[in-house]
Amino acid sequence: MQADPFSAQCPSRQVLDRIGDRWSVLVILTLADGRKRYGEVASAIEGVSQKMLTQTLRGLERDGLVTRTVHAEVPPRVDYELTRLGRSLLGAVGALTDWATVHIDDVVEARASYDGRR
Amino acid sequence: MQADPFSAQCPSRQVLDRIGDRWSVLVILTLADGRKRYGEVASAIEGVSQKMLTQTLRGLERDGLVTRTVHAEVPPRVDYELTRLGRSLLGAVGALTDWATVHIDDVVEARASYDGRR
DNA sequence: TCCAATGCTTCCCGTTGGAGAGTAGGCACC
DNA sequence: GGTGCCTACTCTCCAACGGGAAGCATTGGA
Repeated sequence: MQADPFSAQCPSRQVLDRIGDRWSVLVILTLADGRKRYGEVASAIEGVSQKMLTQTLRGLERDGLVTRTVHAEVPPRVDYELTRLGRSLLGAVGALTDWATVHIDDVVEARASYDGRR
Repeated sequence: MQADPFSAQCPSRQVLDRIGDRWSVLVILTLADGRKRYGEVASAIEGVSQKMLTQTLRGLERDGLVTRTVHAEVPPRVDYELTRLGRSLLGAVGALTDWATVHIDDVVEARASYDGRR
């Protein structure tokens, strides 16, 4: 299959859109160290609404990046875990967060300079 | 500075939010092979609206990832180019797109399976 | 009887993004 | 002299998206 992220129809673009989603990267990062319940993921990521977390998790499940396991208990319990495919993404995502942590200061400085310039 | 992408206030989260923006990655990728005019970037990325392209470019400029050069000509000409900081992101972004191109088929298959199951 | 716990789902509404038209301003052409 | 063109925006209008809060289902416990 010919991959061209610049073409709107190409699946690689859609994959990029998923990764380039505000919450997906954070969810994947959260699940990096193993299986977690819905509530654990929710409290780990500051600022997600329940709606978006559910939506994000469903999207990741659909793309085969996480598995969703429902336990027939009361109160209900749902576990999420990265699949092998999902774990294969950790390298790339890690590179991104590493870059972010290393270059925070540069970016903050650039912003201050840009904002002060006006 | 203590980096914690999971905290909404932390700059690293904001940096991640920028990268995890639908268009930023595509713009950075487009500028990977050198300086480009606004119109060139616009036609390279299928599906961006002018508004969002301008907004994305301004955001990247603010964060010190691209430079914006206005030439006093008629018709107007504006060049965009990655800064050193911006180029330092290429590795991480490249890893992401590489993953996307390598795993397209897996994702497409997972989607088909998920959609068919319901 | 009423509440708590958990993972959603639904509703309302403010914010965001897309489509398309408008703008500036010097230049070529009739 | 008037008309139109060129590019990089900028503005306006409207639909879609996302956040907040409340509702739901189920069953054990005070």
